[in-house]
Amino acid sequence: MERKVASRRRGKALEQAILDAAFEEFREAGYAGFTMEGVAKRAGTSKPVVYRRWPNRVEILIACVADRLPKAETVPDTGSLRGDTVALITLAHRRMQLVGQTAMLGMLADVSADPEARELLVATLVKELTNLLEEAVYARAVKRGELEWEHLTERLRRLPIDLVRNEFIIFGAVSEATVESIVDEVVLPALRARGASV
Amino acid sequence: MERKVASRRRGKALEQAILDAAFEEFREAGYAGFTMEGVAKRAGTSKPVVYRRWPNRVEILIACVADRLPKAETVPDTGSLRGDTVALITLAHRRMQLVGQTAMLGMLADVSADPEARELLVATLVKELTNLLEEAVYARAVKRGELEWEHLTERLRRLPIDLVRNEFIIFGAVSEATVESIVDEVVLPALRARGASV
DNA sequence: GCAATCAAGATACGGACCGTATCTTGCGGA
DNA sequence: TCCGCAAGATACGGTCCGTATCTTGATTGC
Repeated sequence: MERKVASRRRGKALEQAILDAAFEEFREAGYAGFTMEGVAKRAGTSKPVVYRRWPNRVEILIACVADRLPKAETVPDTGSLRGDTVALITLAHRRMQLVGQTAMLGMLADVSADPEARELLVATLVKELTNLLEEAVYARAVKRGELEWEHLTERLRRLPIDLVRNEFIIFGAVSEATVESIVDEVVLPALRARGASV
Repeated sequence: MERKVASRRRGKALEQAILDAAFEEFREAGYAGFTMEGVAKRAGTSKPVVYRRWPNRVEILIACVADRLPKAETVPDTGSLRGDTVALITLAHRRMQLVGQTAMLGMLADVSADPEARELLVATLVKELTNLLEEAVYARAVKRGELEWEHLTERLRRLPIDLVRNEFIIFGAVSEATVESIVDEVVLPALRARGASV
């Protein structure tokens, strides 16, 4: 918001200031009120400076959200596939809440016509979750003997994340009871049908 | 597009002309290019006339899509819960395709902050599908003895539609193989776990 | 320590579209 | 036939887009 005189920022410092301003702007104004003009003004700089770094609002929004995302999260080993799955879904939900329902939908909409931006969004918001599910939750279950990796299908490998994403997109929040119903009524039965003993 | 001289339309005729223009505009210009100005011009009328009927672009878009939606669809009785479920998901997918991925996301985004518009969208695009699932597919399965109604949970009653919606929102299309994997790898196993014999 | 260079930052532009107000004019009902 | 109402045309202030232009501060190489 400030920025009146004195030193002229450059490089990383400037970039970080813009990302911070973008995130605050997003939090306060929401997705609809998130404009390049607003970001520039709040960062105490001007539109061209912002445009030199990000070509449109989706990309800077993705960038500033990614910047706020906890790095290198892990899923705790709860000792059972069920517990781990609940933990992963909860973690996924926390991440989605950081973005918010409206923004998530807006970003998806903006991105759905642009393969490049789409790729960026998926890499930022989806890939890490999928990796966590496969490399932590499912891999541990295989080690425990609860599950055989070869029995998993593409669909089952995505299922928990698909379900929590759907829930978040439609309702904007996912209660603990919802998480449990996803796991107990859908995910575990589907895995059992593929030979899992959970 | 036309509309040059002569008769001045009123009431239903005018409304229908605007809805038709809106749908064509939407098909040609896409969601991003769908503007009130464009609709008015294509309908050969002016913005105030459009605004008198619909307060914003989401509402007129919902209205013109609803206007094009097949009325009173039914799910064929294929003789088995599996077949009926596949049929319902396919039907749901056809409906979603009429709207298109980008528009679906855009509408969801526009609507996610406005409870009133949200209700309208849900009533238009979701409620009928849910009814079909419950009143045709599941009810028939209960009659056949494949399923007991009391064993169904809220989650299971929504599951097929949730999964196809998620698939459509993320990928924009749902292949036949995808439909079958949803049914065979997730829905049926989940129902079996609740005592279904399918 | 100085000059050349390069990006920051300010400003302004044309353009699109928003949503609303105002006005006139044709249509339909009484 | 005339009255009233809504259709339709037009214009407005406003916001934001994305870009071009210009000045000026900071950095870097000498």
